[in-house]
Amino acid sequence: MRIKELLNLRFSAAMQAAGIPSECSPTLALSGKPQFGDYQANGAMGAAKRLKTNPRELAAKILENLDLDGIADKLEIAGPGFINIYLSNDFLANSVAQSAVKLKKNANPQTVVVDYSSPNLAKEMHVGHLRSTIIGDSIARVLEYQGHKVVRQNHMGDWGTQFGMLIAELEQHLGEGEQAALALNDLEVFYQQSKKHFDEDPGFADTARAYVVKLQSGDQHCRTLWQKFIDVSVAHNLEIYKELNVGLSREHIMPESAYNNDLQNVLDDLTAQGLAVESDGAKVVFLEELADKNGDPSPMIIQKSGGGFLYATSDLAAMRHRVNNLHADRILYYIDARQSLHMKQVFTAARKAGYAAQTVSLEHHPFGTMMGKDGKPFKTRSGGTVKLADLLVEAVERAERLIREKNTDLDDQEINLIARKVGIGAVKYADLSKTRTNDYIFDWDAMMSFEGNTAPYLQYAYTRIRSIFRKAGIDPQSFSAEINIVEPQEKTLTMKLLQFEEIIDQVASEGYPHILCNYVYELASAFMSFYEQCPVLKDDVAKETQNSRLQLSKQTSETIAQGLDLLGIEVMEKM
RNA sequence: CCGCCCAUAGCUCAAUUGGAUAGAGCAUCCGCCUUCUAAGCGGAAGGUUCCAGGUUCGAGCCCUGGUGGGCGGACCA
Repeated sequence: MRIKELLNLRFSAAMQAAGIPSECSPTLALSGKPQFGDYQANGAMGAAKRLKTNPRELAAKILENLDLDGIADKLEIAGPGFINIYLSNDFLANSVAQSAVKLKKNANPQTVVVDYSSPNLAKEMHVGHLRSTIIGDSIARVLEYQGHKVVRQNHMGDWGTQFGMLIAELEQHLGEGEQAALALNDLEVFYQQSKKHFDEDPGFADTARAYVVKLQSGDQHCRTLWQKFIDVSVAHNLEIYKELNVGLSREHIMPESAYNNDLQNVLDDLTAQGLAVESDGAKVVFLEELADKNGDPSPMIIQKSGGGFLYATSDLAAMRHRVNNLHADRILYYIDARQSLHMKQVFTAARKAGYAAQTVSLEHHPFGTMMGKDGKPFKTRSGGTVKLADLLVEAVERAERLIREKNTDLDDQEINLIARKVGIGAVKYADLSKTRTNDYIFDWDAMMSFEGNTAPYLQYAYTRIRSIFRKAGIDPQSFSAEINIVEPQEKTLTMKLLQFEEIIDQVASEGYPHILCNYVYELASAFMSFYEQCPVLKDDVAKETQNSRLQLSKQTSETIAQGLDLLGIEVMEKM
């Protein structure tokens, strides 16, 4: 049930009947304050400007033609020409009774490719990979919920220049009789070692560079050593995904190396089309579309002067694959905002080369950088990156400590399970609840406070509802009753429940999970107020009232659980 | 030099995409547990939305010019 959509239809009809051109939108919005009703239509003012008439008179004319029988109790014109709408409690109660959170059947399902996580291999995942991984995952879940076909693509960086260096280092270790598994036990340390060698030993550096070329041209020895890194690295990443409750598995991995054999084809095609030209020994696509004020086109290098390919090349190859083989209607890229120019170049070149028709929507959904409390990019005290694995362990430990403080009647197994859901949920929510595009401050204490607008607050609201049903001995799944709105808290809660679908629509089209976070928080908050003010199981509560409140509680718990699930956060029965 | 992004309460963040009196959470202060889980609820206090202009019925949001910060810009990704 989308109330805004319903009101929009009714208002559009009324405006048309009042002789207002159809380009004028009713522009419906939730009212900010109770004295302005539940919803407000602000379109009369815009239309009046266009028709050069008095907005209040025009609003009156709209009301004359408006049919909201059975929907609104009261309509009023306020201020310069706002129309305030007071919805009827019966209408709200009936609407919410008909709405249920469940997977949608979509009449026009799209194939949506979601490119997310995409870490570089041969290094452990660090906090910088968190955003792409969990935001992308959430949007993938939302699109699936709406009935779209989602194709997750984990564009892992397994083919970069650094692999020459790593292979040379591994070869040296093996030559000294060390086992590969042991040498690669700590990828981070191994990477640092080889980097040091590369910087300090010119002979080693030459070997490393030669190995990159050999690897990419299919040399068997290099390929074998390279595979060892990939195996260790992928296993590590899959473990992190599992711990994070992220829906990425082996089948979604489509690494850079998978496009290796197509890179020359891309270059040849771009050259044949006259898009790629030689410049200073390299092959470059010059994009006039992205020229600066001086008229200088933006250069995108497709092939290095030494013959090597770059990430622009594999991104274009990936684009062709996604359009031609995966049949994407929409491709979403969850990639750091620092790569905005690169993405713009890839999109522009792909359009020009005909790799993506205008009917395919190409969307870079960027996100900001993770900062420390000092406002500078987030690092450990020693200046290194924070490993994602360490972060998650600490989150779970902190959650467990808190649970043991608060609760005594849970056994160890229950505590472990809850600590995992609470700790991981808190980390994810802290990230998901902030506007994607901005840089954000990573603050352990704020993230782990477990109070206020955090995942545990939402999980707690859920457990409170489950507890009510447990106490009443009622199975919520089979429970059903009429809702009767009496108290203001009941109305607020009902209104919130009815906004779920609109929120999901918005998140799906714009790719901002924080909108969903805000919604679930407001819903949980509305429930907490309801919980304090509207007793359910007390002795003096009439049976009918009790059933109505149980129904409201039931639907709230379902909506919270569904909302959290779309964020990739789990709920539990007790905490 | 060129380009992109950001600036909102002491701190961390919102603001339904141009709507009415800018909202939450932390932190501070005051109340509420013999009653469905106090990881909670109610209340108080906290603002020149970086600055200066402009557009209009209306601007945190749009335009122009500044200030301060972040990030990109041929051979890493």
